[in-house]
Amino acid sequence: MGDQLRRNGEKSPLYLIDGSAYLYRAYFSMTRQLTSSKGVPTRAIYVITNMIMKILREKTPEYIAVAWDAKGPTVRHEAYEEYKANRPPMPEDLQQQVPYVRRVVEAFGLRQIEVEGYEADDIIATLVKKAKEKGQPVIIVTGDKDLMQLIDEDVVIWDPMKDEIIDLKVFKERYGVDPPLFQDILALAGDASDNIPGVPGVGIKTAQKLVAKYGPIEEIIARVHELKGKLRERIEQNRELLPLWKELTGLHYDVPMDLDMEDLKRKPMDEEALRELFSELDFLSLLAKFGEKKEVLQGKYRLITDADELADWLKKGLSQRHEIVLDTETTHEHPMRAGLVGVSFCISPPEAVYCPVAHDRSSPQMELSAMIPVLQEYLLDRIPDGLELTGQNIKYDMIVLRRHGLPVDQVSGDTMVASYLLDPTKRRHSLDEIAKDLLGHQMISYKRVTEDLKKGENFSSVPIDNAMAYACEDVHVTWLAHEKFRAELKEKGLWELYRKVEIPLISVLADMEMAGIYVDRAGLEQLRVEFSARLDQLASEIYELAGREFNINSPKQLAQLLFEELNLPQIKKTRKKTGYSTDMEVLKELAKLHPLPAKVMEYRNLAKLMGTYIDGLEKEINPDTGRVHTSFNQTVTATGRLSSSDPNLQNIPVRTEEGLRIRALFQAEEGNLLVSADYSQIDLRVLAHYSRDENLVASFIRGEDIHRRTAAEIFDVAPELVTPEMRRVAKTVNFGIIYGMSPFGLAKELDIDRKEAKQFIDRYFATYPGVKAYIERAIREARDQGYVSTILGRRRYIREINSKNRAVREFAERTAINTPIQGSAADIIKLAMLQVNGWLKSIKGAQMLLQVHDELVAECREELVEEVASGIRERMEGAVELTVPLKVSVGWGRNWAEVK
DNA sequence: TCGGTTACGTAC
DNA sequence: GACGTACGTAACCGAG
Repeated sequence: MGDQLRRNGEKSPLYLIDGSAYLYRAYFSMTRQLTSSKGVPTRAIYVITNMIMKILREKTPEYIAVAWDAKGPTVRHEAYEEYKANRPPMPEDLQQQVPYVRRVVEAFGLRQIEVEGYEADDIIATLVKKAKEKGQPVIIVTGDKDLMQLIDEDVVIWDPMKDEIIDLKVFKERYGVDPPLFQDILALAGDASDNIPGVPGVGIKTAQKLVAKYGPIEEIIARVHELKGKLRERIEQNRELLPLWKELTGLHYDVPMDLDMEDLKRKPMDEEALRELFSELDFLSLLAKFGEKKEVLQGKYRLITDADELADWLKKGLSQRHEIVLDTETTHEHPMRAGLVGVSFCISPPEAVYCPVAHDRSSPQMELSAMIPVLQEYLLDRIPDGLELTGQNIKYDMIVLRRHGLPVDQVSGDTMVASYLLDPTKRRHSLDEIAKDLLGHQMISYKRVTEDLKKGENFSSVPIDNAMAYACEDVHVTWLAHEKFRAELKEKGLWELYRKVEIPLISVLADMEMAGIYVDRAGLEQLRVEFSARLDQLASEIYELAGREFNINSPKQLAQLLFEELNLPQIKKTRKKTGYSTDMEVLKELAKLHPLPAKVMEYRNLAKLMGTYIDGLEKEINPDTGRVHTSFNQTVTATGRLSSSDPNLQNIPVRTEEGLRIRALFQAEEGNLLVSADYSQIDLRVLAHYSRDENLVASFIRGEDIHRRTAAEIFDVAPELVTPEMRRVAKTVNFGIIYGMSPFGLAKELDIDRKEAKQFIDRYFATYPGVKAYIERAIREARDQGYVSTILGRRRYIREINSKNRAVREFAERTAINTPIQGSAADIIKLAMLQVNGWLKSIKGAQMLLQVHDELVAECREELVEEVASGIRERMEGAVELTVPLKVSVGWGRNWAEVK
């Protein structure tokens, strides 16, 4: 791997890292703030450290150096005083990190170079020149474009963060000129970060064309008369300045450095120093990785193109092992639209095989029709005897295989789901991420494998050998990762949840996704016509009131109109404080003062329905099935809930009349009905269960209306004297508690003063003292063990619970309160889904379609509706035994608006 | 031109 | 600063 970039017989290449450019990029690269326990910001240090480790691991460079910008002014400032004037001084929390970065680099044994008066770019340019004199190839490690002018036969640019290599060929394809002319392109187009303005109206594209046609700037200026119109005018206007800009974008090749190539040889790393640094900075993952010996993943991969050979291979492998990992390669990322291209398998690593079935090159492949019966016989038929089938996101493969004739419906493991259970707050559970975390292995990226594809091509155009390397690595890594996950899940008490709930759920979700739901396309069109007429009308009324036209969809333009032209009061800032808010809450307030905001509110409502639910939904109707097949994502939410996407069917409107008309377009097929069953107050019942609060529990056991009961208590009246208004307030309080709402939040929500809100909350806790105790217990638990858990033992780590920043800590506390409740409700409905789906399978003519957190939607033959409805209700109510009963209400109808 | 971010709004 | 969990769209903005 280390010599991937090296040609035979050449000297070992010199790696030159553009330290200063990466420092900034590292600083801005992650959204998550990182801080050591001592309060030192560490994000930039962490990212840079990882990058260096990646370089050392993948390339094992012999010659390597890191170049830094000088601290004071540079030669460029002498030439042009506005140079980099735009750039603010280095942020304080980045400055703090610089000394650490230097120490890390030092400890890794890399030479660092900083020369007064020069930038890192110049140092690199000078070293490139030196290396060329010695005939040594150079790999410049940077994410910055300024250095591209150095590219030639022996000099390439590599960005390890994007894993992108730009060599002479790539450069020429991209810019159509020789690298030295890139300087001219930059001078013409400008470079905002260096405060080089460039010629107005000339971007990279235009600059590129000019340079390709005329050559360097001097030539363009000399022949400016050949240009036409605005372009000529603008270049003439800047003819004096262009040479200066070019000078600034150019590099200095004569930085004084008393260095020999041998000085750039990598020194042995100081492991002790690294360990000290990493522990001081709390880089636990690096610390752990560091101590271990890194194993390089060496696979033994091959193709199988003959079905009998596949049968033999499976038979032999599975006579010794009882677990197999499988992965499909396909034409499309949506499983309901994907064609099968090939399948890879791993039974005993490091061996893995790939069976191509539909690559569009003419080399030998397996017939799909021959492969299916083999897989049926050697895989599926052996599952009842204990054969374990595992994959990464295996729901995807399951759906694709089912659609191609292999009815997979039982699996035993999924690394994506395992990774999620171990830490549901992680954003990525991709195999790539897992391989890095668990095995310290960087996988071949999908992007790399498919980078040579032309537009419109898909995986079937990938050469079979490349596909094999990629597909086999996938199953190989998955197999190894699952072994590690198995141990970790057991250790953390998550194994039961994994095997009894999450894994069996995969097949239920696959059933639901494949079933899809019918959407009335004609009805959609009708609503489109109706809504768009009303939108046009509203728009003209709004323009009339505004006195001019503007883009109503643009919050920025709307704010300009409302607050600067109509001089309406600025009620609040936007979340990021970048401007004044124009959200519904504000508009509602402004509607008391001016007729325009009310119109905008109505416009917004319709525009939302139009964009998201009419246009958006239409795009998702599957041309083959005529139905929409959402994806139920099992590894997304921090609490254990499912999420839905493409399209999201968990946020179809229900509260407004227009919204309901959209919901009504989700319909049962002819002769069928939709059945909906939803848990009543599941969150509050879970709260009652967890808190064991006597009053709350008693109220649910008596079957009372909990909001009415709460109202009676906090207003101190008899339940029968509770007014609708009192009930509304109590309902808000009940929900607020679950979300950890403060008196401030409640006051805002109910539009009352804070004192009054506090009284309600105090009365609430006086009534339900167990709830108060629950809240304290949840926060305590999070502090003590670093995570909170749900009824089935699902964990969520809450790292910020001890933060010194009050806002951050309080947010963590609300999370600690809410997660066990929301997460346990999610556990319960998942259990119910397993029961319901298993039962519905035994009934012909019924199928579960959707889950919306506390609601299940099924479709069944009309004549089965009562049986199905009561069967679902029973199973949902009986999913778990709590200290309070679970209550489910069911309904049915022709469409989803009618079922309640 | 494209991808990431921001503002907003829908659901539970 | 102040109410938890998601996803999608349009506008906007800067990098390529």
